[in-house]
Amino acid sequence: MKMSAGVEWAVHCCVVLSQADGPVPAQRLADFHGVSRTYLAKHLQQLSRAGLVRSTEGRVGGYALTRSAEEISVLDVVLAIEGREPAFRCTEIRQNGPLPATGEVCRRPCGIARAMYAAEDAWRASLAAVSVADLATGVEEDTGAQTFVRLRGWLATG
Amino acid sequence: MKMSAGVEWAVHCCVVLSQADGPVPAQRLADFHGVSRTYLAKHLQQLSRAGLVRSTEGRVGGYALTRSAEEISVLDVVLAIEGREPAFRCTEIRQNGPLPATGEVCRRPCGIARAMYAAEDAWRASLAAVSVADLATGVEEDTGAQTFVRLRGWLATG
DNA sequence: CAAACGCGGATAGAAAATGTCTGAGTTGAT
DNA sequence: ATCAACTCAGACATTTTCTATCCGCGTTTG
Ligand code: FES
Ligand code: FES
Repeated sequence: MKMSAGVEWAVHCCVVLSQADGPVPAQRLADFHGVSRTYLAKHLQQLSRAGLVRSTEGRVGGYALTRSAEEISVLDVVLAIEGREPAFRCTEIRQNGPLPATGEVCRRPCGIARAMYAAEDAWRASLAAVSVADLATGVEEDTGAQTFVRLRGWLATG
Repeated sequence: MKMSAGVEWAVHCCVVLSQADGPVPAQRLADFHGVSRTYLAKHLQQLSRAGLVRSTEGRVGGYALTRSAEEISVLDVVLAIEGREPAFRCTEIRQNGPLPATGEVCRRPCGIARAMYAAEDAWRASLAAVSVADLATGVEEDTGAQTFVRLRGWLATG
C-alpha cells in the first residue's frame, strides 16, 4: 500500500511545466529536481501517453502541458503514473472452501470490495479537487512570488 | 499503489471470527477460504500484534476477536496488515537542484504532500465508517440468513 | 551533415511481497 | 506427572515488483 516515488517527480514536473514558456527538456527537469534523467524520462513518457503533456522532438524539443494548469488535477497525474487499476483487488475467495458462494450472488462485488471501492472513490475525489494551478499558487504563498520568476530565468539561461 | 492480498484474507477472517463461538484455529480459517495456512498465519499474527484478535495456544487453541465486531472497523484491519505509514512519501526533492527551498519553509509539509495526505485522510475516514459487523450483515443480506448458521455448523463439526 | 532531444526496449540491482519451514510453548488426556 | 498432540511465532527461501541504467533508433534544428 505505498505509492511509487515517481508520482512525486511527475507532480513536481507538472508544476514546473505550468510556469515554463516553451518546451522543457527532460535533462533540465532532472537537473532542477536533482534526480536521475533516464528514470525521470520514463515517467514523462507515461505522462505523454496519458495525454497530459506533449513532447516535441528534435533539437529544441522538450515537454509542455497540453492543457492549462487549471484543467489538470493531481488525480490525473497519479493515475497516469500509478495506473487506473484500483488498489484493492477482490480475488473472490468467497467462492473457495467448503461453503462457496453460488454463482448468482457473485455477479455484483462483495461487501468487502464495495467498502474498499467506496474509500478509493473518496480518495480520488479529494485528489481530483486539487489542480496543478492550485499547487503552483501554494508554492508562491509558501516561498514568495519571486520563486517562479527565478525558475523562468533558470530555465531560459541554465 | 496496490494493496496487499493479505488484507482481503484478514478481513474475511474477521468476518468469520465475528460469527464463531470459540477460538478458531488458523488451519480451519485457511481451509474455509482455500488459502495457504502458513501464510495466513503470518497475517493473523499481525492482527494479534495490532490487538484486534487474541490467540490461545494449546490443544484447543485458535484466534478470537478481542472486541465486539461493531468496535472493529475495516480501517483497523487494513492498518494492521498494511502498516500505519502513509502511501505517499514526500522525499523533499524541493530541497534539491539549483533553486532549493530554504530550511525555514520546509518545517511544514509542502503543498503536494498536503494534498496527498488530505486524500488519504478521506480514504481512511471512509474505511473507518464500516465495521466488521456491517460487513457481516451485508453478507447475510446477500447470501441469506442461513449462511452463518451453516458456517457455525462447519466450524463445530468440520 | 552534426548535435540535441524524445522514444522504446533490453538489462541489472534492490526492495517488497509471497510462500514455506522448523522450533518453542501450551493444553488436554493418560 | 508424563506424554503426546496441537497451537502459535519467528526465521528462512522464492517470486514478483519497483527502481535505475544503458543503448540504439527516428526526429528536428542549425
Ligand atoms: S470475495 Fe474477498 S473481497 Fe470480494
Ligand atoms: S517536496 Fe516533493 S512532495 Fe514534498
